[in-house]
Amino acid sequence: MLTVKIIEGFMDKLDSTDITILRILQKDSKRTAKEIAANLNLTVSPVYERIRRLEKQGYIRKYVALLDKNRVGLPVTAFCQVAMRFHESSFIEKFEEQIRNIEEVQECFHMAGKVDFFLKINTESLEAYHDFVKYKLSKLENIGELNSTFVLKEIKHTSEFDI
Amino acid sequence: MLTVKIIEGFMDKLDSTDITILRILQKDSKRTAKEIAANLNLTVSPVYERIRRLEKQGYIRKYVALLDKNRVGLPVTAFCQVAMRFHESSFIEKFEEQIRNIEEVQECFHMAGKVDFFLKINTESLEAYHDFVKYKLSKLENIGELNSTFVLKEIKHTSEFDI
DNA sequence: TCTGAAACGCACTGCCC
DNA sequence: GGGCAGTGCGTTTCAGA
Repeated sequence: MLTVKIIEGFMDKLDSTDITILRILQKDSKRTAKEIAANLNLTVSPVYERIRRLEKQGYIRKYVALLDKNRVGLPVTAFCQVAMRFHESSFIEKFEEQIRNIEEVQECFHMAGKVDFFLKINTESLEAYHDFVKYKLSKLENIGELNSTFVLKEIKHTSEFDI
Repeated sequence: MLTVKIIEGFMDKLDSTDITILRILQKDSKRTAKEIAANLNLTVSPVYERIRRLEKQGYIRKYVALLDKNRVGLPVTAFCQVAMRFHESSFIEKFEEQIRNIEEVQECFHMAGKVDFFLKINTESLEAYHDFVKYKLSKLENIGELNSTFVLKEIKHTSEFDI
């Protein structure tokens, strides 16, 4: 005979209350359960439990403070497009591992198409970007082409998702 | 006669204590002032006051919950490179304003070089991306060229700055 | 600037519906 | 699933050094 075990937390669809909570917290994680509860015409307990559940189930990854890049002295943002010379998985994996450990790299994506990787880099100056390319990026093996473009102005940059 | 007024909060250099606090909070904003104080061999009050000051002086922009894009149903990430047809400031400004109001757009940068704008887009599927381009992006006036590439894998993506 | 102490509110738990 | 009440803990304020 077959025993079907219902894994707790597996049936984790979001209802509209969950979505409201996520929308609020991704805008401002300092909002208290009490305030959120007031928005939802609920008491604190269910809101508190739902937040815990959303964390446990992985909808909420983490809580962070977002800093001002100009204030902390990293005003220069660049996108760097990298094409690899060889595409064997061992080369790719090594490159990815090395990229993860470079502090200037804020984002790195493996892309479909002619360019293999998109990197978003933050530095304190254009000269510091030069140093980054010269002493860190170009030191990695297996880089074929490398093309940098600089951000003139940030038009929009949000950590929120449209849920 | 000239009166020189010292604006309060203008002399706001960061010392090593401030930097430690910022490093901790941009990793995990739920860390308590008590825990941070223990790290710094301080009591709670100065840590608390410094955090308030860092917020007021704009080093800390906001506190947010970061969600998992796959969990919330937006697994497809694309970069879209847009070149404008005309470059008069009125056209540019209008375009920027419209871009800010499109929910799928997570990041948008005005770039130096041949391509005018870099957009990072999140959608629930490739088809939804198609709809985004067809019904939203290409409806904007003044778009010259448009080139989309898709993220195969996110290698690194952090909200932290290397301070 | 920091220490220490005191007041307040919120996070968190347990029990009820 | 949600409401209600209690406890501890963190935040917040303030005097003093």
